[in-house]
Amino acid sequence: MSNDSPSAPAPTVREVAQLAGVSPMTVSRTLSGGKNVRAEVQQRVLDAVAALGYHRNENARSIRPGHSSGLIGVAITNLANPYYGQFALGVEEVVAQHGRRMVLGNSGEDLGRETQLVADFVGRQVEGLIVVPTGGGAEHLQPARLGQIPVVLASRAVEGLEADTVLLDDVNGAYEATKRTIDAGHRRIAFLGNAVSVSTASRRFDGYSRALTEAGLAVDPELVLRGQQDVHAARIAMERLLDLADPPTAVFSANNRNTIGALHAIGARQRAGALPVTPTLVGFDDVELADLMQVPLLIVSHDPRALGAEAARMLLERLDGPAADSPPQLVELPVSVGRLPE
Amino acid sequence: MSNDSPSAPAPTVREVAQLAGVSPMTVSRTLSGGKNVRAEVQQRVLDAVAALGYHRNENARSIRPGHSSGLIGVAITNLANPYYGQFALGVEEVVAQHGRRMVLGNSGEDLGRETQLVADFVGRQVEGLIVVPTGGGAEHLQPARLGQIPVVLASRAVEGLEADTVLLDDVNGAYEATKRTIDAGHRRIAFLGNAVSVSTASRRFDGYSRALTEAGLAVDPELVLRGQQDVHAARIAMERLLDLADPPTAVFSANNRNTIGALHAIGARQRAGALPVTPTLVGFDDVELADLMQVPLLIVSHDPRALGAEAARMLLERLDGPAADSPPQLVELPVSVGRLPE
DNA sequence: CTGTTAGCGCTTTCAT
DNA sequence: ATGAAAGCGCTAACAG
Repeated sequence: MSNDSPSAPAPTVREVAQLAGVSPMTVSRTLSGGKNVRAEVQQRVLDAVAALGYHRNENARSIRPGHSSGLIGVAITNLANPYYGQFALGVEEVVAQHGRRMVLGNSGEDLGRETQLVADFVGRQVEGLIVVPTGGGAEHLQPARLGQIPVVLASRAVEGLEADTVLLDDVNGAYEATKRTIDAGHRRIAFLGNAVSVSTASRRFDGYSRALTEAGLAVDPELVLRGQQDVHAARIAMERLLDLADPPTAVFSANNRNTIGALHAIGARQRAGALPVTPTLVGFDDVELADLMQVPLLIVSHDPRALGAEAARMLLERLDGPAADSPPQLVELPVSVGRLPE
Repeated sequence: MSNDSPSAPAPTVREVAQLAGVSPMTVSRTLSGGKNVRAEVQQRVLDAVAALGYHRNENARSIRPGHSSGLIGVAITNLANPYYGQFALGVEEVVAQHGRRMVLGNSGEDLGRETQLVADFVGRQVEGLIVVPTGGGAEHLQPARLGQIPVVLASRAVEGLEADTVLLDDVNGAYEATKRTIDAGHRRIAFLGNAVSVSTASRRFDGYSRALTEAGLAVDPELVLRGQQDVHAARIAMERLLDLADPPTAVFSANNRNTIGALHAIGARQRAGALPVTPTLVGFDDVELADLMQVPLLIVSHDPRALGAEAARMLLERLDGPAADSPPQLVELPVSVGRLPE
């Protein structure tokens, strides 16, 4: 049906116009709603469009002043983590509802890649950015570097950067969960966390240690293991805790990677019959199937998809909203702290 | 430092040129490597770039003939499924290595949304498309509609569409796993699957039923439950199986959503002490933590990230490779069938 | 209702 | 080594 040569360039308005026997303007008008074009002519144009497989070049449209690309740049740290998949979905849905599309890049917790991604996004004329910052640097996100492009930081804050930010209520979530664990009688409560430079990790540690301190308990350095960024490292850390002469009776885990690693360590020992007392696990982030484990569990749960949606909403507010240049906002989404099994 | 008014348009080459006291061409040359520009002049240009926070407009660049957008359009069905998060990561990594960026859309298993996404991507001048098709329609992906833009179908095939496709070795994986289950002595083996229109689901069903037939076993319609697209539906389906007068001793689950739902159903009964015999679960797709369940489990595992990477590689082969117009390829990635616990 | 002109930001080509 | 012109695909603005 189409007589294209193997790699013909995409057809343009001009070719459509020629085939339809009209001027490019008439094609353009037809494609933008058809105001001021006779129905009959419109039909001819549409036929030509179909015959050539023509698609309007959005990039060419967007270079004209006052027009924007309709792209939102999203940089996240680890798409392999289901948490961020859900997050990205929340962003995508909201953004799509507002006629935008998401360009997604994965930084892999690497500041250099994040910097590249942001620069690339800006060059692509994205209308706005949503960044889950790796932490450890803020220059690449400074307004001066970004021109007029608004940024929303999600999940993690960045010190020294004034920008819209959506976080979870990390401190209170961790505090409340730890408090409930203490109330249940635990005194030796360990902490497993990801990189200290990650703001969620330190906020959750703050909540944890505040609860301990308020209860008159010391934060025992022997029980605090931080820096595990993946499941494997977390598992090893948990094994170290289990190997202590006086192991903790409960473990607070600052994110789902650490929770899963800990569950693996516990599960392996259970199977080997090498675990006299199963520690209670208190973890931030939902984990599929965790509730079915043979481990007393308390989850601080929340909805990453809602977090993504909220970040997108804040960004769109800057883009489309009336007070596009109000001071930066900080939103903390609530978390829900479960109950310990009896 | 920057004296931008609240919503000044992004600076252009001309403004940089003016500030540096040169012509736009010199700016352009400097930014493209600096060939034929005096070092001293280059420095002046770079200073001006920094001072203005200038970023070259990629969209403007890409409208010129012979230049492409550097964007790859990716449409997946369900980003909330960790499987597709990993898949997207595989695509992103390979694509980024080749200087491209990924525009990601979620179809939510809806053909209409998928069609919109594809049309939008084409309008955005993506260089290529990677689609996990919802199934149920192929017109929007026909070459005529896409102009010259290559597509790679991933994970699922589409009938009546000639295009590069990467699948898993669904049939053999399901066959082998079912066979091993039969060899272990099982005779009543149920099937839980997602929508019949999804090609993976039917391919896996084919493997399952072939193994049964070869062993002289009938496919019992009572034991075949298909169409569960999410965890909740899968759980309910599994409960129905458990409630049968003569429940299956093993269940083949065609994807991770069904496996997780089944595990929930089983786990709940176990806790309630209402499960005389725990059925063996045979599931396609890896599931985090599944190996820690108190359920005899056989997983047909594979790497969704590798699947994404392979799809990206096939696409880039079309774009950059020498034989860009060879006939469509079909690749089936191997899966690994585990062993049943003794 | 339809066409012509001009110009968006950038760079290739052709001077100088 | 640098600049001027011209044009990529598209559509406001202005004819007619």
